[in-house]
Amino acid sequence: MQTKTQRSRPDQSEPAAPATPLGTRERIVRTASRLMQRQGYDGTGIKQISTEAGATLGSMYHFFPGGKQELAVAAIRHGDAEFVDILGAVLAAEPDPGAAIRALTRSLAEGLRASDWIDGCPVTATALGTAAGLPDIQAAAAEAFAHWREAVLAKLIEAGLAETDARELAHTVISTLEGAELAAQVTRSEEPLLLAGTHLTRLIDTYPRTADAG
Amino acid sequence: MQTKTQRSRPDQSEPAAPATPLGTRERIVRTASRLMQRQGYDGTGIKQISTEAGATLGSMYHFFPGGKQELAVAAIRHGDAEFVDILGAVLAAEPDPGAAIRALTRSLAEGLRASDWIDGCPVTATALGTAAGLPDIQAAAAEAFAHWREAVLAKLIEAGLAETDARELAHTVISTLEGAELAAQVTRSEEPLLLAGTHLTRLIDTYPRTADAG
DNA sequence: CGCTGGATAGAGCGTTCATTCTAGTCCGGG
DNA sequence: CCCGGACTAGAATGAACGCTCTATCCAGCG
Repeated sequence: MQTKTQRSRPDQSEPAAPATPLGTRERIVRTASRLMQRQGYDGTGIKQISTEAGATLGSMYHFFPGGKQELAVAAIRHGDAEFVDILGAVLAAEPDPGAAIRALTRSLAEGLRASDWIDGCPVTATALGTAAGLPDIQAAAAEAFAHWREAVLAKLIEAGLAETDARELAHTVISTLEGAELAAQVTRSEEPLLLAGTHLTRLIDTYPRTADAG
Repeated sequence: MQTKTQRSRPDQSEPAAPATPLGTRERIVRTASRLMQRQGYDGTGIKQISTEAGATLGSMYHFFPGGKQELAVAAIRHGDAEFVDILGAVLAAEPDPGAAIRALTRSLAEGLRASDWIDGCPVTATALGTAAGLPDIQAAAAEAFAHWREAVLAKLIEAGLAETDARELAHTVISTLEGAELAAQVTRSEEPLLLAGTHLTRLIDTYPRTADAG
């Protein structure tokens, strides 16, 4: 007998039919995004995606003639847009940028714990193993980072920070969130994320603000 | 014909014979660590490791009867120890912890650029796609993070920070470095790392220190 | 000399991979 | 009623996967 390498998959029994029945293409993209977020690019097979999405191989290559690479790019863009929405919502709910970012880390920590530490950043896992070799995927990931940075930048400027300060801070805010989510995932603890929130707030508060903050 | 997914591999012609000829086991571990750092766990095959290490399949399973998983754990531990050395050396070269961490980010940025942005964190890529399913690998990665945090913690305490402050800061320093390295890799730019260095220094400088700093 | 056991060597196992291919189904417009 | 394109369906393909297996080599020792 052959001792096959097996990896326990949290086979969450999928909800049979969502409220609005999604189109096949949309179902494929969402499934691909979720699976690659958890298992990475190389760890996720086309067959697995098609099965879990309830689509057939024919459909996969009908909608994504570019194959796995094109599918991965779509998955990253989906994760990108999804997180832009979260980012926008959470940042808008708090006027002070520091408080908003702390709320964001709390939200991320909750989500991570709720998924038993498997749903990390939707872009990182997909992009990491392939960064050097698959330029389309790397470019899509870079765009995602840029979008998120812009959301943070807007919040900091709105709060009255100088443009240069805000632009530089936005970089570090995203880097730190990314790294803290990673650390939280690996150590299976909310601590890295919560501390990142506290420290980022403290850092932001060292910068001067103009009076015309909304 | 079949358009196989091909990923350009930077086939650096390996130095034929190092000064001290390494044992087979050591050669396997180093090769595995380097390859998994670049391609991740799933993206790296046993055959590829054996070929590039100049070992045969028989040797692979002779030294690592636990198969790919055991090999990955050894690779992570190798990367862990390697980075502990770098961390220790760079931190020791500068008395001020902020300056030391800025030097570290410069060093990391250099290394990343020198490798054409493919040699990121030696632990992240291996651990990411597998965190949920392969507990041994996840545990080894968590230990690596803990070791690095301890090195930073020691430096901060040595500089006179309060223990609680230092412990919390060490978390965020590692998170931010990790995230900045990731961002730098994905965006192919040194900027995230250099900004992280600047901001971490600024953050550390907001904490009080006792006078007895060495 | 023969024995022993660590190390090397690689053919071959069954499985899974990404992809291609041919057919078949569905459905609105003429 | 039929046509054409969008979409579904899944068998087939060759390569690569992790791993097992038997065989060989060789240093150390009686």
